[in-house]
Amino acid sequence: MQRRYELKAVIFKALAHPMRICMLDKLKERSWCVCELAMEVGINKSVASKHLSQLKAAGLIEDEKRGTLVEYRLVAPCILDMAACAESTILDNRRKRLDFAAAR
Amino acid sequence: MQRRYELKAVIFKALAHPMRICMLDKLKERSWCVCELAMEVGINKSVASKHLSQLKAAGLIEDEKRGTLVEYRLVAPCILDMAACAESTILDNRRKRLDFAAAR
DNA sequence: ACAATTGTTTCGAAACATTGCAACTATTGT
DNA sequence: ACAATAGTTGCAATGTTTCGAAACAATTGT
Repeated sequence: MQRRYELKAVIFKALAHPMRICMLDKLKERSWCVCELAMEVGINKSVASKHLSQLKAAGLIEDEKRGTLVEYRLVAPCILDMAACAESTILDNRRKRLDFAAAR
Repeated sequence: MQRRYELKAVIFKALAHPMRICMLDKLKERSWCVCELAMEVGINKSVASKHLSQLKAAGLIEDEKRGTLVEYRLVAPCILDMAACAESTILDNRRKRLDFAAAR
């Protein structure tokens, strides 16, 4: 059980950064190489490479060398649906609580 | 968009610790007060309180004072289904890759 | 062989997270 | 008013993450 909690924590840790979520969002559309993706999201390539390797270590994305490029692609797009679910759950709840507060 | 990535990151950051996932797992069964839950998972109450307040700040759990106790409960059990989905996705994928490697 | 391009790794600085202890607050029952 | 119990907060020590710059490695085309 302990082991399973740790595995899940690794996955969530990988998702626990706005830039990594943004990058996953881009990877949902299509594959990107490091340089191109770094440009797109406005960070330098060394940082981009590090974020990508974290996502890869968590098993969320895969890479493939193509000549001098390395293409990254999303392993399971459901990961991002998950993110969407989390967001809407929280927002719904926040709204509900505000309504409740306003009603009194 | 930037703002939305940050909100999601807060949610995932809250989930990014084995002990917090364990606590959420317990909260799936029923409500717990801090002391009791701390005992159950084997940590001291100040640490438990801090983990719980992180989960609350992320909107994942709610609290309610009952006399001298504070009861915490899960806001949206779907959060943990989400965790389960993440886990199985990754494990499936890992397995697939191992099979692929073995087949060559 | 060489230059150009792409990615990764290493380093140090700054920011952040985690832990346990002690101090503190708040509520209950005597 | 007092003691007991439950929870939170502040603090200090320790460890982890993040970032950019620079160095490095690997591949391609000339």
